[in-house]
Amino acid sequence: MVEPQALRADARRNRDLIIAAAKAVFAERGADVPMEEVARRAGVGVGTLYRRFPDRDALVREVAGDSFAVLLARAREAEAEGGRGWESFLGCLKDMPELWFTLRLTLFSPDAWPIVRDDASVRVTARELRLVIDGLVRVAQAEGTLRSDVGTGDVLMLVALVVTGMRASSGALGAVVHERVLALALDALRPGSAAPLPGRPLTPDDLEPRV
Amino acid sequence: MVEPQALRADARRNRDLIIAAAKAVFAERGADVPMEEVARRAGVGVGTLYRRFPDRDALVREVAGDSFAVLLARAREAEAEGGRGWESFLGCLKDMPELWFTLRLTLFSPDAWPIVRDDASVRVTARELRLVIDGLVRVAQAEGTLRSDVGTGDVLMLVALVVTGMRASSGALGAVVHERVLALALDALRPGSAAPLPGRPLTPDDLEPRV
DNA sequence: CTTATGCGGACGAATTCCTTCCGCTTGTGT
DNA sequence: ACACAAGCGGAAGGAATTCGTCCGCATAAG
Repeated sequence: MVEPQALRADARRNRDLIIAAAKAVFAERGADVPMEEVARRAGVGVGTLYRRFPDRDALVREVAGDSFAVLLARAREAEAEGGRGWESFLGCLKDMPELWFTLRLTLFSPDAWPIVRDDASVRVTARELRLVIDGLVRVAQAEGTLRSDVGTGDVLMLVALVVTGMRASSGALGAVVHERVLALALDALRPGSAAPLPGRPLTPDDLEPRV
Repeated sequence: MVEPQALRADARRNRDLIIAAAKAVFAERGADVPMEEVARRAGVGVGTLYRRFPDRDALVREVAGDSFAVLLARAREAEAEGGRGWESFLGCLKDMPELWFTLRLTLFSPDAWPIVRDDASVRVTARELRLVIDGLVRVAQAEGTLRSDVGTGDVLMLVALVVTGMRASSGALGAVVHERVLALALDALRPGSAAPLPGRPLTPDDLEPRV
């Protein structure tokens, strides 16, 4: 648990640059982009990248851990806000799409998931995140903001699909499309459904499988 | 325009097998899967594949053309059904996910689109398809089945995102998730929105860009 | 000023994928 | 049945990518 601050100042800075760059580039092009691409985006050489992270897997784990942690922090903020917390949580999605992109990689990408799965600390954070979001969903349902025939899994899946699918359409009107379609999807979560949904409400654990 | 039926019977059969296999495998793993994978799925050798399609681009074009044509036929059926045509069109989506997967490749995949784009006949079919769907949307809106503040582009984008994003989560409960989330998304298209959507309704052409 | 830590990017190895080629098989017409 | 053309499979050459290391130079720290 010792935090080896033995890192020189510039080394520390570069490390952060690399993680930020990796987040962005993983989001845009998938977790299998060449390491050199990550390095270029971070403005460092490949050597620097490999000295800090032994191999690609280490980098992926680090990025995933960081992303989950940020999301968890956001979710806790929303939780603390009480009643309208759920909507404020959803609202912030617009501000950090790259986080969802990253999540997509770890949730939907067949090659990235096994890597992340083996990291105990990430697994703990992810579980914690699910719990908090689950709480937000229940509160929102209790106050009538969210339709009651859906589970947290349904909500997560719908939002994740919409937000993460946007990756490709980042053209000029990409932002507009993003906003509109997300707004549409969230509209689907209002109470007062016309027809009953098939099947049973999905739990957050339903989303994990990916064995 | 001559249809060279000079193909021997088994050759013809193999050609169809290849296209079907390509559809499936492109859908699952993207348009850049190794040609050998396509061949294996079709139960033929690589040589056979290359004799029928000079290179990958030719295969992609053929698959895209075929898929668009099938979709267009379905849309026209729905159109002919009159009033409830829109819903019957949406209903059939569940039955042919691979078509949407393929569409995803040609609509959202940066590498496949330029290839398809250069094929005049595909372009014509795609445009025709957009027109027919646009008509279905307007009819549905006129009869009050579909909220009136969305454009065809919005509808297509939402549905495409949800359906195509499902690719990864094809686990045991994949089908259930698919059904529920799609049902949710379609619910968002009911009339009677709570809050107005941001921006302007998207036209079908808004989706094409991808310059 | 000294030194250890960090940096960049060229490079050899390994992997993946494309495409061709050729000997064998199988439809097809007589 | 027969002969021939058309088709088939898959091994293999070759090109392109990407990995991860290594070493001479730079620079933060004291």
